[in-house]
Amino acid sequence: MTASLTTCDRILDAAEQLFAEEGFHATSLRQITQAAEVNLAAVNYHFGSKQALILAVFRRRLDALNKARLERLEQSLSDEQAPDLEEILDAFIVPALALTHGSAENGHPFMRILMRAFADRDDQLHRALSAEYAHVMRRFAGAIATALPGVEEKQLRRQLDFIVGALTHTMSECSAKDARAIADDLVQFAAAGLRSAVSVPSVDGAVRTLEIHS
Amino acid sequence: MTASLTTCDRILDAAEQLFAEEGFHATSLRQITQAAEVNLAAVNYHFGSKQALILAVFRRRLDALNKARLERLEQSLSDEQAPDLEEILDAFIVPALALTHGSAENGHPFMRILMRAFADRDDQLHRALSAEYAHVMRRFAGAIATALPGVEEKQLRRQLDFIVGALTHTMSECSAKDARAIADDLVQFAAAGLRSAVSVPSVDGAVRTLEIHS
DNA sequence: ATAGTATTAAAACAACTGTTTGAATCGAAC
DNA sequence: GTTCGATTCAAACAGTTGTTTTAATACTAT
Repeated sequence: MTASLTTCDRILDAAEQLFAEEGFHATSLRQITQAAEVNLAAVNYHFGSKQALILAVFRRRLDALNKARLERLEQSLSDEQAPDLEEILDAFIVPALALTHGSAENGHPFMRILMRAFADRDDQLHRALSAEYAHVMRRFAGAIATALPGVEEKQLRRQLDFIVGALTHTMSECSAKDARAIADDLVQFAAAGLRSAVSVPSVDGAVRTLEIHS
Repeated sequence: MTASLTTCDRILDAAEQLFAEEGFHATSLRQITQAAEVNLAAVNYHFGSKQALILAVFRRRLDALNKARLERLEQSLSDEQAPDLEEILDAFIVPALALTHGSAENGHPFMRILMRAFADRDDQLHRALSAEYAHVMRRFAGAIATALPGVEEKQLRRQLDFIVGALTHTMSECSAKDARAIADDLVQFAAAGLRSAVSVPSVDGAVRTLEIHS
């Protein structure tokens, strides 16, 4: 089964799994190469160093995630009707479901890796993360700002961080069968939160949106 | 300055800082003891092992956080008026601001540690985390369920996870001066998200709460 | 078949890991 | 001043780390 994959892919798969479970530094190259059933030196031969392997594992999924998110967003934006908030949030959140790799019963491995990348102070990782991530975040922030006129930019950035945090945190340890329900709940949750920034609560606890013309 | 602290506290402080920056396994005892300006053997003398030190660093802040959260919640619940959603969320979120330790300009170190603890598959850490955390989460879930009748339990659990994820993610890398604004934004964001679970969107995009009697 | 390149394999490298040991040092109580 | 427990210290332990090296193998184009 996995024996048909190339050495590089076997290493990437094993490394992703182990990095997610144990962390980058806590995982040794010997663990990785043993799980991938390849020789120890193969990592340094194909990737150059452990650090380069970390970046490769990281980029492989993030590239795919970014691509899926942007494609879905562009499709919504190209519709005759301007997309509503839920549609934009869907484009951001739902592609994360596809990251479930292999028989990932105990959470999305890459979401765990993403959490670790955020928590680490590894400059190279942070540069790689923001170099790829920032562009996508800007795109979504713009789309949301259009669908939700009147929202303040700084606050919108913060709210997007809330959504990213909620997504990575919950997806990192959910079972594969719960992921769909979580995504739907999060879209609804986030949409309400975003709308609350341009609305004022009334006395009876109900919420009424403000009309703001630019 | 730091020389007046006991050896144990110096170790805990240095370990917390380094664990937050580099991770548990990536931080060596020699880094810690050097930063704390104590002898290498002091860690094993005072804590027994590196793993025990990790748990000690972890518990020190989490105990304080739990205590502050519950005290604030009980105070709200004991008022003559039943607390509204924002008050409950305040009790959960605002105490996290106090975790800023020392001159933490680049994020709350403990929030980074909490992210790592969630991401790790370390059984001891997970046991310690849920043993202390679950009780508090149950308490808040109950309070919210009372303030927001009609919310489904499973969905409420998920939404609490959203809030925890958003809180740890944003607080872990915010500057100390932004923390307050983030907390306020998150309270508003989360309250709107929670309320959306017991309301239905109407055609014009406005939101009207449902009245549900038990 | 043969030359040449890409890949894999086993072994060794120096550096670093957490932990343990036994002696030195401190600070009170008597 | 002396004794005794608590703490600190320098040194060494066995084991693991990422990386490099050198030889063997597999594969492709001629």
